[in-house]
Amino acid sequence: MTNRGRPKTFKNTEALEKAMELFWTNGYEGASLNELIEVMGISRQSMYNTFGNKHALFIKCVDHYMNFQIEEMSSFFSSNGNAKEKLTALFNKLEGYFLDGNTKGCMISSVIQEMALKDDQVKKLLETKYSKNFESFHKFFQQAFKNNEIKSELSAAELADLIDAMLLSMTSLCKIPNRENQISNLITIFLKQIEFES
Amino acid sequence: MTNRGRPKTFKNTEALEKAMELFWTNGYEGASLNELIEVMGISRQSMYNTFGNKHALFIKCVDHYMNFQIEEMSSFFSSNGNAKEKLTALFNKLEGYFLDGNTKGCMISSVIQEMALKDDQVKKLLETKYSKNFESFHKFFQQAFKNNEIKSELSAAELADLIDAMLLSMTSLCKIPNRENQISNLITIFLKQIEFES
DNA sequence: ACAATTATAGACTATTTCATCAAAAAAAGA
DNA sequence: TCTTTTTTTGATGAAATAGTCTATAATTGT
Repeated sequence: MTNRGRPKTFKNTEALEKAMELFWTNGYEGASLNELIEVMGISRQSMYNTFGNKHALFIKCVDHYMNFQIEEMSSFFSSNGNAKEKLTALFNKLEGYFLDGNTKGCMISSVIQEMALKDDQVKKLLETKYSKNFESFHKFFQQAFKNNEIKSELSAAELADLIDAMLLSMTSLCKIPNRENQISNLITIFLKQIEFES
Repeated sequence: MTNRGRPKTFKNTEALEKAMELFWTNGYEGASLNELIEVMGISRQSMYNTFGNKHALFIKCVDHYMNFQIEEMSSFFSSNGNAKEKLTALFNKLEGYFLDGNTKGCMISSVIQEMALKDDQVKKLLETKYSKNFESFHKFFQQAFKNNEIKSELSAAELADLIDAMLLSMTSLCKIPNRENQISNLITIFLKQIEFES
């Protein structure tokens, strides 16, 4: 049908991911269109043709980031191993990421702070993202209780709320100087909430 | 010595606090100089005379906000009552603030996300603020243990790290639609970590 | 009264912002 | 080949940006 016209010199997803990284480090207001098309390696007009405008591009970046994160998280839960192994694998990954001196933090957290209160599209994305977050944690702990892999004073729902809050706090702590210990301690504290059956 | 010259038509602190509120809701990049002087109720030139430039004004606002928060927190700890009463008073205040549908969130959290990685002055302010945060929580729990007001599986340092992380996560959660329950649950979960002696 | 000092008001500047337009380039289909 | 379709290129526009300059206003000290 429609293979006509001058072929594109770039791939949409690659350009989107480059833009995403700039929004990630600089924020929405902090990333100018000139900088964006610079790192995307495409022309101004190509950007408008492909993504609409700066705000539409931003929304697509946020969505892309969220989907990536959701996939990454579900890969931990669908991996082989018992609850303890899955959790420690997750925490190892998180420590590696947040305690790396060059961490960029979490794009979602910066989006929350900059845009959540004034952008309805962002609001919707955040709402579904965090309800999914809770559901996947919740199911994981429910399953672990059911399989007698864990015991806890806290319910599955409470463990889900807690771990989610822990991760959220780490996305701030990792940007503050000298809070590395606190990040490690939080993991220890969370694990103290759970008794693993061997 | 120097009472000479045309008198100012505004008070520095009042103008500063107006600017602070705009930075609080709009962020550093998001608050333009025109908007700033508009809400401050002073002229462009007066702003430059009094505060230096936009960035210097911002740093002064962040500092002011932090000092206000530190005072507010220490007022809880120096109040009358036992550990349980002090903590529940604090949590009541926090719930009232974060669960208010019109909350503006926490300026420090938005500063962390927008500026912490690229502004050395912000870095320093954050570092001292969060070491003070930890110290005041730490002392509070140490004292409570010493007075036999509380028991816990967690140490004073761990309780301090935990409550600080809880508050940090709440400053994000309060901006996400439909996370009110999680905020309340976090308070419940934290209180479950402590056994109060009657 | 008058000089010295400080603050205000508003015009001005150079740069950057997001966005659009028009023309040329590169492909496919007939 | 030549029309149609799509992308790229570079110029351009209007508005907003942070910051400066100059003239005027309002006060104190002598």
